[in-house]
Amino acid sequence: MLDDRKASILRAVVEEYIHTAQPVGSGHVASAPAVSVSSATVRNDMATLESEGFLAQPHTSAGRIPTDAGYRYYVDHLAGRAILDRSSAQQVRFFFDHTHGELERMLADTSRLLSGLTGTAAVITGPPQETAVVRSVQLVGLTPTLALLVVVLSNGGVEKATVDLGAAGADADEDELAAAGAHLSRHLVGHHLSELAVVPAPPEPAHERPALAAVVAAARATADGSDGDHLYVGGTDRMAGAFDAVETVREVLGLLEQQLVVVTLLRDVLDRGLQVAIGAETGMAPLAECALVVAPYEIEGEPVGSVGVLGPTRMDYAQALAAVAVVGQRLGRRLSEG
Amino acid sequence: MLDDRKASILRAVVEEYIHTAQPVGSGHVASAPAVSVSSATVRNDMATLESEGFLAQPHTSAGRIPTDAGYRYYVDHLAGRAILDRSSAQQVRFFFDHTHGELERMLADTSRLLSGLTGTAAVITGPPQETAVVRSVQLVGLTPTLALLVVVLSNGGVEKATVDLGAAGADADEDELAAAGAHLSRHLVGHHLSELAVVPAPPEPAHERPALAAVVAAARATADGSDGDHLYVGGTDRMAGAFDAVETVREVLGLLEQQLVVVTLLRDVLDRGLQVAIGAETGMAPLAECALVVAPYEIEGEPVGSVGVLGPTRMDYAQALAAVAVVGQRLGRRLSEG
DNA sequence: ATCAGCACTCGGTAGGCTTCAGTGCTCGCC
DNA sequence: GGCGAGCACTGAAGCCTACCGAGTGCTGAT
Repeated sequence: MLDDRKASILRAVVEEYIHTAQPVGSGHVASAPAVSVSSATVRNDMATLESEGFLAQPHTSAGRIPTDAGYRYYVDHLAGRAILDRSSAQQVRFFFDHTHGELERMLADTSRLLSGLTGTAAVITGPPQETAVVRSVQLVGLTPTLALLVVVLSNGGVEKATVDLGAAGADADEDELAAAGAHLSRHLVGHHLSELAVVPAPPEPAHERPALAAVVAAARATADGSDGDHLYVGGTDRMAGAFDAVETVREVLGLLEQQLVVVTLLRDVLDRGLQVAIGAETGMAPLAECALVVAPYEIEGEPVGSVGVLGPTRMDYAQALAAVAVVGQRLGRRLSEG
Repeated sequence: MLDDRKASILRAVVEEYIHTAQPVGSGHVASAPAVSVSSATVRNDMATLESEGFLAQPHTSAGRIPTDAGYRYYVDHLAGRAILDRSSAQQVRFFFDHTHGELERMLADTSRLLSGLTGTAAVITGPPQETAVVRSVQLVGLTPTLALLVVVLSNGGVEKATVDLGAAGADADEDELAAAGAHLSRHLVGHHLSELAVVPAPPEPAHERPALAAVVAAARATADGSDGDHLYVGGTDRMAGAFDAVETVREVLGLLEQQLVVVTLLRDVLDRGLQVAIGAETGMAPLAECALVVAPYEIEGEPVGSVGVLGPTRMDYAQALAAVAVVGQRLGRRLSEG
């Protein structure tokens, strides 16, 4: 725990650095209103803060830069609970009052909203299928050898899988499709999608009803090959200028394309009880210079997904926390009412 | 039309510049095997090529760089019909032999494949709903005041729309939902999705069957609010190093997030009968330094979408054309067989 | 027509110098 | 003993100069 003065100094350094992206010198800090000692004293304290690991010096005779630990202390103890500024709040309200259309579209738009609010990239994980319950199962023939299995979930999501009937040497007999659909329906409606994997084989011998068997097999195969939750990314363009090393930009963009990795990351961070993951805390090498600010969102009281902001470690944490909290809350409310 | 020697020189400049990203001098060109004259002669011809608009000089006493017109001439007359190299071809074959899962997933993966082949960003437009025919319409109740309209298309796509029954003050009577579904089904199955907009109002007076009316109204509203074709973008990370101005990178990334714009762009380019759009030819200011290489793909003989590659103007056009052609063809074939 | 030769141009790099922001330390003061 | 004025020191950044070299345009000989 830092004494008051050191805390003020750390805070001043972090906030100034977030603002200017330049190493902060003792002079600047001393002239901050919250600090009322001379620059010499500030220098002493900054040296201490450096030896304690909160600050770092790019080179002698340069100002100080916060380390990851410095940012961590800042968000834990110093960043005031910022409230979204007027115009942002209005923007959020306007967005959620006027957004419409299907879920995917809306989540993608929300990620762009969040990106606009914070000036960094934003990510949103969609409501996962796991918590949702199957509402309807339908089997639609597309071609004589191809059918589409469409599963509607209680959260408004739709999962689908193609079923190749030809592979089983089974013709798409209308009756059979209907029977297969009914069979799946019987075992799935009201259950979680994950139980697709354990739908029992049809009672009749496979050779009598080849299509039915094929469908069940295909359905099972799809269940675990399922690509899991979707990810919506907005504001990737903001990453372009965020780091001075192009290589870093490339790595971060590359990571953002691996949806599964990011979804896992968000879940991990929340599971660890964090709202903010800074640098190495993310556990991902390409994100060494990034910070992630996350908030879960709830549908009817159940946490079902998360909204997050991904930017350079020198980001406005207070604003990001506020934005993420508000957007998460409004998104949840919006989804709860449908 | 350029005479043989000038053409060889232009070709040498373009290929060298694509390779090194450095202005090409007369010396380099003269030492190319296809050019058997001295550097002085090359200089004369390069001066002519510059005055004709095919080359440009960043400054006196630097080599030449191709202009957009130079690239255009190159792709039209000089770029040999390259064939994909062995390992790439194998990679493509492997991919299409092993890819599986649902359409969206597969298209996203394909965009990444194409990006890997060419070293630039890749875009793929999904099969559009316009050409597809409705196979099935289903109305599923989610909550007492909310239903989901699910439309399955003949191309395996699924469109959905939420219908707020509460708004109409109508309760979701099972019967009514079924009736509404049947009504839509009757008018839509076998037709194009676009006709959703002109589904006739139900025969019975609205006050007797409020839900039915609400559904039809909602369906109509969705029809034109529909977000059109989807876009799959892969390899955005490749853009990071592609331009020296960060601002350009930002603009291009920003553009790639506007799916509708990109979809329109691809369609436009193909409509103009082009395979390649260079710089200003794209008609988009942020793409002034970009080139786009496109190929359509067909399902059962019908062109339904396009695959494209978006990179800096100094890209390997021959390779990009080959990659785009092969991937488009294989993708079409793969989708045709299901 | 082609090309060797030549004077010229101009961006890029290297070295040397200065400036300046910022530090650490010391020492006197309250 | 904590604080701050003073001071010597450090090292990056900016600036000037000179120089180099890649590359040009032109000329005149073949």
